Amino acid sequence: MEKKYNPADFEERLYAEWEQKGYFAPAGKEGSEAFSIVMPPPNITGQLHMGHALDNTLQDILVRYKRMSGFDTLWLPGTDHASIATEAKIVEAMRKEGISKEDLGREGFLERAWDWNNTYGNRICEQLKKLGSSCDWSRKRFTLDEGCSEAVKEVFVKLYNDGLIYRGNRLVNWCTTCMTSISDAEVEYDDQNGNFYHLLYPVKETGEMLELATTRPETMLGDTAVAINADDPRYAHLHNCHVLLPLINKEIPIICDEHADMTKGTGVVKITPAHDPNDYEVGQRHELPLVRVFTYDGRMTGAEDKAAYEESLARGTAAVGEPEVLDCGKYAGMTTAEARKAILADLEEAGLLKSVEPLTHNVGTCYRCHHVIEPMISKQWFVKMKPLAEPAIDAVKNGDVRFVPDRFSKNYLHWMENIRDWCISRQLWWGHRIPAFYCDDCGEVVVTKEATAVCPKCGKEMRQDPDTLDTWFSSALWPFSTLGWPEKTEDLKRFYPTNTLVTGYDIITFWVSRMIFSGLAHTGEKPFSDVFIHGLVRDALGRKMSKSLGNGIDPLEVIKTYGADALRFTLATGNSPGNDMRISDERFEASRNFANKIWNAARFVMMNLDRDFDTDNIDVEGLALTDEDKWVISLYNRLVGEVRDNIDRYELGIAVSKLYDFIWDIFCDWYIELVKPRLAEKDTSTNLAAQATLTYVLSNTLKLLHPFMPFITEEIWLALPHKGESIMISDYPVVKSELDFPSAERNVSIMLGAIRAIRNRRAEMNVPPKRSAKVIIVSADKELFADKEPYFKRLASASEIIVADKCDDEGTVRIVTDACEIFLPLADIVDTDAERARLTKELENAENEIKRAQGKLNNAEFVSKAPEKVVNAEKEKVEKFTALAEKLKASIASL
RNA sequence: GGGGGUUUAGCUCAGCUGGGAGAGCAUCUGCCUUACAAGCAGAGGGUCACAGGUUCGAGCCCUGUAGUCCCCACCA
Repeated sequence: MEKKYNPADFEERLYAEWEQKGYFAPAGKEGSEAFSIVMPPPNITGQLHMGHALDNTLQDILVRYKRMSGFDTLWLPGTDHASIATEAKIVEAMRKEGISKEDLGREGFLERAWDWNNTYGNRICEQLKKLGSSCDWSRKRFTLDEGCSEAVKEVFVKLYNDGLIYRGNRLVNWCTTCMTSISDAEVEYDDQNGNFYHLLYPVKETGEMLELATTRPETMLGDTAVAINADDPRYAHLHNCHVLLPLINKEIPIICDEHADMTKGTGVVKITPAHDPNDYEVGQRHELPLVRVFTYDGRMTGAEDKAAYEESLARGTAAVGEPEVLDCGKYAGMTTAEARKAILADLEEAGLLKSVEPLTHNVGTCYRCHHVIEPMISKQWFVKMKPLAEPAIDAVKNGDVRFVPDRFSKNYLHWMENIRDWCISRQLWWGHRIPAFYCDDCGEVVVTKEATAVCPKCGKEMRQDPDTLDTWFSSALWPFSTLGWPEKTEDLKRFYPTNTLVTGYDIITFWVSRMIFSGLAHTGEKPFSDVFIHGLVRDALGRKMSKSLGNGIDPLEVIKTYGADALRFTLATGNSPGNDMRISDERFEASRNFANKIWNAARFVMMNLDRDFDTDNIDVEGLALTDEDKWVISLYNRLVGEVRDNIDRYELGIAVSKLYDFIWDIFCDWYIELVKPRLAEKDTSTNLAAQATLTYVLSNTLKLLHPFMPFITEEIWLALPHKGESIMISDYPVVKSELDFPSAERNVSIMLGAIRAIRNRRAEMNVPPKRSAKVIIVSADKELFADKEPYFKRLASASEIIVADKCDDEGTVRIVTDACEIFLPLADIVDTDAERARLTKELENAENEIKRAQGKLNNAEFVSKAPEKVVNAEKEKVEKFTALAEKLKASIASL
């Protein structure tokens, strides 16, 4: 092994070997149980960021653990075509070259998009490899590949035939920048500063002015009514009257609707059914006409738009529910923002703008481009959600699908129980094209998996719907489409349903919920049993990492500087399920230091090895194991149980911090220091026992740690005596009852206590480490200290150890513990008064402890109600401190 | 408006089903003790946000309050 820990020397080499040897593929051992995880597919536009790094680290830990535990393990990777994000990127790139989508045409554009995928789609996979992800690349899938596309068509046709997919004119969320509809889930609400504009609409019948307020005055040209509440006494006289819509002087009715809230504002609401979700509902109830005043690219409609609409009316191709289009006259062609200004100016001039009141309000924005969403009437495809949601709700309620932590099931259920129909069509080219065909002659619609269709009525070649499906429509099928569904493949049989889905809480509604209902609806089975939710990775100041803030820490840079193991360790440690975490360079450095510690410990062990060992077992009977050996083995054995238990419960952060403590504190700082004297011996039975213990404990601790830090553990494990080709396909350690050594644990912990106490005193008294001193130990348990001289010499600056019945020497430093009294003859620096003061203080402490424990024991309720274990612990405490107090008293008296 | 997270050492966070609060970093002291100065040995530092309650016993359970963050709905 190299002297210096340098992860770059071996991380890539090891990964290449693992992959080349096929360790990532399921081993398919006879009789083994399957374990599977499908990777949340990263977008092909993406670069590896900390979110991916966290998500995949957690998955890799679970997968490596299960694989080593004997499961037939599959971790299936892949990428997502990310329709809207990718298309936006490509369009942007084209814009810089001065070309538009239309210039290229659909075919040309798609060619370009596939080029993009070929260039960049693989990039993130290569980056995942640097992280150490042990996924089976031979099974890698892409949401737009043939198999996944087949699944998409299958599902679409099935849902259509079951009446669960329909097409219709509805009010949808429209992004005027992306030029497509988006689903409710894709709308993000932002607090923005705006104004409340109070307008005056004249009443035709009475001539009075009706005051109402709006935040979006530019929609007023599309008003088709004004609503009041039927019970509102202020406006009782206006029932069945009309107002004249200002600026265009159009007569529209005053209607009574519950939507008008008497307690808000003036109690009067303008109704724009074509551009507002609530107004749309009102319009439906009152059969109001729909008037569209915005174009799909966010401008005011004009004469041409109106003409186009009228032409389609005349041709009979205007669909039911399609809004009529207004020629906005002087406002035509203005952007909505320009129109707002112009309309307000005109209203003001007419004296119809009563007041303007600033307010902040939530504005819907597009989750991709963050531009304001305009609600628009548009003909789109929808999935009817209620029937699909029901089984998906039950599956979580009855525990078939379990969220970890459980609180996220509330989020999920709330969303599912209030779900609305899902708008799935997108006005994009990059994606799964909707498998619906229309007859331009008779309007017939055919939905089919075939690539072309002929009209069953008039025999004419049909035209395929130009739109594509929401990206999440294909992601929803990911757990089974990737395994070959709808074919009944071997993989599907073996690995579906999958076991665990690992993802962030931010996409529970987008993705997790849709996978659950899709799995249940199409395969009849849940897609996974556990949903392991993690939080977001934030910067040192707690801010979300983002490109615009420039505060993103690039995981690839971290890998370069500190190594993939350090990155993984940082992400795994201190991360508790569902909670956000902050990371910073200091933490990566600390992790790297830990790796370095392991590296050096391993170097030390190897320097002292002069033979081979079977690291699967340690010969407890045959070796001359000392208490110290048994102590570390016993602690290791307990660690095995705890780590397994923690991982099984998804407490990965706890598991890894226990490993950290054991390796650094127990193994390195104590055990290695303890065995050094024995390692200096040659060919003794105790030297052999030390070598065997070092090798056994180190090798198996590396196995325990391997899922968290795969590279360094492999590199060291291969250099140690070992059986098999790789640590990653070795057996994960199990608890062995024969490795429990309670009395050795007790003996060693007493000795360590004594060593600590001596160090402590010496440090307090500023005794230089080089100045060694005789150590006189007075203890009832002489046996215990009989052969410990080397340890005290090495670790407590002892020149020699004398185990005695008593010590009457003058001028000694006295250390009193419950197990022994220790005397250090340091006459020249001992201050008797100070010693007395210190011992007296310790006596006080001991007496307080006794008082407190005794107080508990005197409480009859405590004794009768507390568990026996706890009561006994208190009794032991009394005994312990009583003994200590006695010794302290004697010690003080003898000064 | 509804729901949830969070509040523990100077900083960042652990603390598993209630039984005397821990780590990393930072600070202070002393060490180049040949595996490791990316290290070793020590030390200081906490009314576990606040107020009640349950309990023999509360950082942990219940109620309320406050700060902070997030989700959902809605704001004409």
